Amino acid sequence: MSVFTKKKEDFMAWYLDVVRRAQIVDTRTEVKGMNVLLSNGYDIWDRMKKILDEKFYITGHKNMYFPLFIPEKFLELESEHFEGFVPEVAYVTHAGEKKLDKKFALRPTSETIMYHMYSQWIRAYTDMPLKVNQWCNIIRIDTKDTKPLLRDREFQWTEAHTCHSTPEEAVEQVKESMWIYGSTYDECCLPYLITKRPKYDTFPGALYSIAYDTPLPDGKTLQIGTTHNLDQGFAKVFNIRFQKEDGSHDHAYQTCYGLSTRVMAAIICVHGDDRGLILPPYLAPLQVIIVPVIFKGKEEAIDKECKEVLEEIQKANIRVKYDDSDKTSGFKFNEYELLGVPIRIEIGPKDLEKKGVTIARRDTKDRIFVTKDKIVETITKLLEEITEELKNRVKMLMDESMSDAKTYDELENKMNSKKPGFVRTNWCGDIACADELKERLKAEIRGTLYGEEEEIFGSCIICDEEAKEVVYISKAY
RNA sequence: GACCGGGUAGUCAAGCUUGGUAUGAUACAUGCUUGGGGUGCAUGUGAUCGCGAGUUCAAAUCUCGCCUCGGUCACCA
Repeated sequence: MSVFTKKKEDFMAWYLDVVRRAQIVDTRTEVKGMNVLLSNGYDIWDRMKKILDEKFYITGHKNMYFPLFIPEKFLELESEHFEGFVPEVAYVTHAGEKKLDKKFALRPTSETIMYHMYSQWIRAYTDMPLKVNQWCNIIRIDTKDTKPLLRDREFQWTEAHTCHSTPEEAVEQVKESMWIYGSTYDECCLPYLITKRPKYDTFPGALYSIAYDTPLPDGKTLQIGTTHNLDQGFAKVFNIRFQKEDGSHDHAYQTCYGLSTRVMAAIICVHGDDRGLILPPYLAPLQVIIVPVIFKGKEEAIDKECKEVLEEIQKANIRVKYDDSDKTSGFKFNEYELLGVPIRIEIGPKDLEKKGVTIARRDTKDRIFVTKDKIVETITKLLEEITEELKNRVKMLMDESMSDAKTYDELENKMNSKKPGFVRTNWCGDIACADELKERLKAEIRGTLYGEEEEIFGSCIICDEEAKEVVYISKAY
């Protein structure tokens, strides 16, 4: 059996190894960046959907589905938006051998087609707020450098698009989206920094963009979600007009936010270890696996005991399975650790004798013996403890990832170190400095801390002129 | 887009320089065995050697063209 690449030795090789071996994604499609999301991966995404759908529901979002084909003219309507996407849009130009009169874009994102409909749905302020969520796939042929889940040419995501009758309401919606995503990341034990992206890095057509970045163990950062305040830019182009209470007219104030299967990449990268995935209990499709440790002559007694324990745990509404396949117990231990199942219950002759079970937790690898009457109570508590443990680890990762730099030399040292993380520093606001930063250090300005004006503590890290804002710099995937 | 490296059973590799009937591990199937950290043994299944053309008595191997995957860089709103 081949040996895992060690996470500390070669992070990217480790990641690819885990994704392949845990059967999350199969990349052997012969189509670059368009992969099979296998059931192990799909189950995690499914849980993610359930968690988010619950939040969409309680905040009044409606789920809908819009077409994959977008008329080219829709994309062209918002020129800034169009130009931002041009290099990565895939087009359908033919039906069989016959060339189409008008070509269709395969959605790289759904603003245009959704807002075209919104303009027909919205007549008055009473039609708003309109909050629509869509689960779908999108296609962006933006790079040759694809990595399963981290950067694909086709991927699954959620995109929500809202319309409001006042700019204040749109700002509130931005905050609501931050709660929806933030609480989801919390439940997945993911660390994140929320920043307002610099003007030059704002979503094309938007007033401003908020992004969620998570630090990865290799010192780079990963954007795992974005929220955009679109103001009236798209509404004016797509003619989303409404009548106000006083009889006057205005264009809708819009927001949109999205999050993709890339979050799964973050979860794998942040929590995983040299044995494979470690899934946060709330997200884990399977929370407990029961593995029988069979010895000759005791097969039936052990099988019976496993089934009893299975039933008891199922009654407690815990996601549990009993693996009674013919594989050896050692094989199963390794297998379920690879898959990141938070808790494993081992039942063998010794356990039968002592009238209990052995419980192993995935995060710390600790094993304890508990008597039969304490099983459900123990695993319920353990699921909580594992969540806490993962949150503690993540807090450490976040703390380690944060540092300040006052001079360019300091910044350069950090960016060239093994773990650059987020470096907090000062910036004059000039895009030329941002370009130079990218050129020289291959690092990017992620943005300013959202909702908090930080005190400037030096001159611009690049040009040494007067700084206008405190920004966070990182190397990003 | 630039440069580099690959394509041989499901998977990973050897063979290629110096042409001569396809090699191993693993996986899979069957049986026995074993079982508290990827059991062991036996038997068996599985490859038009990426595609096309050329050279040759003979091509996985040499030549040319194409396709495709990967890596590094650029790009990534």
